[in-house]
Amino acid sequence: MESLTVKSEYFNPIDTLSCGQVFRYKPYDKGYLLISGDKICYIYKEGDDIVIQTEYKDYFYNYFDLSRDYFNIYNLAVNYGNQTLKLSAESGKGIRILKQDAFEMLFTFIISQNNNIKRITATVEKLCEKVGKKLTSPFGDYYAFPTLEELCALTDKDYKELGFGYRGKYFICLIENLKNGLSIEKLKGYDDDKLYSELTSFCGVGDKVANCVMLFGFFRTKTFPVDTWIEKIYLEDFNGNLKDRKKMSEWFISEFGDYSGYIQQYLFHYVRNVIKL
DNA sequence: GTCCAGGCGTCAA
DNA sequence: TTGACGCATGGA
Repeated sequence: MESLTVKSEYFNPIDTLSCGQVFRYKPYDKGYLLISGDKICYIYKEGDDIVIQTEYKDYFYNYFDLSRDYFNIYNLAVNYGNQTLKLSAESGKGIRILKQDAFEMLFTFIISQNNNIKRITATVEKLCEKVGKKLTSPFGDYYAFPTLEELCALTDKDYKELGFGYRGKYFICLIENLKNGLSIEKLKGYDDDKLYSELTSFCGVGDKVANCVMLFGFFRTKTFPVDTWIEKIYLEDFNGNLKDRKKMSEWFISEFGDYSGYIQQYLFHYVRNVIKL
């Protein structure tokens, strides 16, 4: 078994995993098991180091974006001049934006709409157990995120049993588009504006879901998803006066540019996991 | 019972 | 272009 070892100053596994960008992880031994697509790793802290054990070393080196130095990102957040953002960055200094699979993110964040993280996690896991491949690893058996072909097998009854609520029809619609030639790979070549308009043309993908998919699945960090929690922070801690979430998102991007996505994650983690409103 | 969750599509004005 | 409303589900 190969392993990666990195310094922990800008890498805290649980803060990174629990800030709402990824749903397929669970406690294991000294740390956490994390699944991405059909790959698994075991991540834990040891002294000042973070250790990642995996048979997919290159994949997870890229996945955790380990070549990136967060010094400038962190400093922008701390020195911007907003007390809530400063506290968010200080408490979430070890948060990293993960480079996740675009296909997986698209389906996952369709599930996320008007939903809560606990139920999103459970639903994604049930989905994988239902139609994903069962795989074995040194850390035990696990299920891969389904492929398009596997998702095609889902019926209305399955969606009902999985607790999809009204979101099943969005899956059906997206799966149909993908079968008819819509290519996720092609989207990767689009610039931000074109990617956004393409994503929001899919049924069940609006401004918020598109922003999450762009940030977490396409690593477009010049995005700023605004959900109910971020809206609250905007109104209460940034003294915002805009009403529309899309306009709030645009305002944050005008402030933070290419670092917007990182800033957003600091704030989301803070409001959800630190102050626990 | 009511409200809410990493919202979106629809329809009236 | 904007605002209200319905939508599935489960936990608080």
